[in-house]
Amino acid sequence: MKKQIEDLVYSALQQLASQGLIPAETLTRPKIDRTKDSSHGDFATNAALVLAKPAGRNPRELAQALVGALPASKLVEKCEIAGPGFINFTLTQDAYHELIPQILQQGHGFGRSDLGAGRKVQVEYVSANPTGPLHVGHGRGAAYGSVVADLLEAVGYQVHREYYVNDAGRQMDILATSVWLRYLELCDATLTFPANGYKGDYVWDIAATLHRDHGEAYRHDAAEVFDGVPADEPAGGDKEAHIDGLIGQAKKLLGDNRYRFVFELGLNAILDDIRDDLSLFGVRYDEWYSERSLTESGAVNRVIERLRSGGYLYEKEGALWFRSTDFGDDLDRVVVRENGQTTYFASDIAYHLDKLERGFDRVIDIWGADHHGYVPRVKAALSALGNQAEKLDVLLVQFAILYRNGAKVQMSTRSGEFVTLRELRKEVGADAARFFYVMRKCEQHMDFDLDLAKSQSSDNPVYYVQYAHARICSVLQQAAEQQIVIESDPRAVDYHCLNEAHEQALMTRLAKYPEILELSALNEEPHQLTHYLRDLATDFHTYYNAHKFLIEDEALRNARLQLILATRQVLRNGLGLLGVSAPDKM
RNA sequence: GCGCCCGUAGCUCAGUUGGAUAGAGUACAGCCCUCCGAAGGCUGGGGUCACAGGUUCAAAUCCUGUCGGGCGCGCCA
Repeated sequence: MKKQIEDLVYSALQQLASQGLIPAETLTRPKIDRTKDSSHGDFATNAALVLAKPAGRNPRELAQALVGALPASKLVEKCEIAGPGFINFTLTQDAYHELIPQILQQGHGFGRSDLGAGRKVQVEYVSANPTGPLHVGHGRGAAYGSVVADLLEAVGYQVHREYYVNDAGRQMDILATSVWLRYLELCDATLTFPANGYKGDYVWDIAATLHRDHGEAYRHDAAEVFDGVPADEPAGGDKEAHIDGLIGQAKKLLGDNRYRFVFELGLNAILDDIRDDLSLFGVRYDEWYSERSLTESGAVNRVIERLRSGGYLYEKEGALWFRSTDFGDDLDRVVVRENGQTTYFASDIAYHLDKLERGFDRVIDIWGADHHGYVPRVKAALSALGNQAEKLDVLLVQFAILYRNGAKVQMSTRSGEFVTLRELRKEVGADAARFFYVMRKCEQHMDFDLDLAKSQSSDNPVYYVQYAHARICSVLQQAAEQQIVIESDPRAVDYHCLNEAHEQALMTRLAKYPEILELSALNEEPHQLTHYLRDLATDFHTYYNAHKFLIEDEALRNARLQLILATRQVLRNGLGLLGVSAPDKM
């Protein structure tokens, strides 16, 4: 509907421009807004106000000319000039009455569009290190990323969902070493677990699997393992040097094959857990992309060569640096360490280059806000490699701060004190958790009250929306029990009897759905959709309390039932995009 | 110190990209089931849009500065 009004105004503007009333160079698509106040009609444009200055005319006078130039339309009941020069449009009843059968015929497709025209967009989200189970912080990125992907698909983009698996690097070595040390403890060794090791119970579980399946095949004496390793921090040493020493011992004593086996065991156990967890959270991927594969295929070395031959690298203090400051970063960044190993950043350059070479028109990374300082260096690298940095958008999701008993919950993966996503899901359900996570825009810090979320009370807005859906289903169930036949062809129903203010409000809300979908998809703002669904549910609940649907008057009954059927369809469509179920009964 | 995000009702948050009288939920007070599900509806109070300037027909929204909160500033990932 909005688009049609926009077309009308644009055509009027073109006419004014051809008459010389407004300068031709100011001719653009007009801005059309929904009105806040129904006394202002359905839509309004500020075109006359904006153009008054360049045209050198009084805004109301210009508005008058604009209204005069509007083509006739059966959509528009009337248009009025108001206030300083707004033009308000009131739609005809017929415009709304056509909407109901339109919704019911399009069904699942109602609200969807082809704005994206099949352009390829990649969305990468979560990508948490496989060093432990996902925690509630990752949950926000998971819910947000998957909904953004679904929304983009709904408006016509071809979406590729991807998880970048950080299966290389020091953190993974720390995990493998942690597993091995726990295994040694299961072999009755007495040792002091490193301060910097992973201490969660899941490490014990993986160690237990190793011990159960392979007995003492990986056993070495603790004294031998800790021989020559620098002291740990609690013992007055350096925890980083201590853990690095232990990693070195693990590699040396186990040898390549056995070390690799422990490493893979840990990685796969955790990755399987993450996959399973996300899948149960309704989060799916088209691809799990391995960081290690970039090293093994030589892609990392190739990208370093490209940067070197472009003259973007230099040596300093034994390391190889990328001149990211040439592209707006604060500092230059190391790509090859003094010890000859490439950095995580080097892999990430190769990874992002690969994304662009795979032919995506747009690449969206969804990161935790704590990584924001990382954005300029990745963009810098892409600029150095060929000016495609603008295809990359990094969306930063702010932290969800957890509260329990009114106090902040401290989280640390290392100490093992964290609430897992799995735990959250089990306690509040995937529906409530997902809805809750995307209810706020991503750049907003979020207070996540665990007690409230766990309470399963009606305070959680997801129940309110789901209840509207269940209530409609219940009405239809009642109709069936009363042997009431519902007209099966929505086009055969006359909607002119829908004269109540509540009915008009509901129809207006339904008409807005495609606009909301477009807005939330193009701006990556799922919260617009959650707010809309709440409003739609309110409109329905209000209507339900004010009027009966299963009434004697057959014509009115049929019209009302079609209206609530259309409402149910839009509730389903919206909840579906959020990955939240629409239950028939609760 | 520098950079990014945030500051709107007691609390948690929206605010259609600069529009008309700043809105929801929650909490609090009162009312509504012989009636399709009360997990609901209706009514009410509650605001210096952090503060100070600036830009213009118009600012919660844009610019500058100040204050307050969060996060980041590794040859970790």
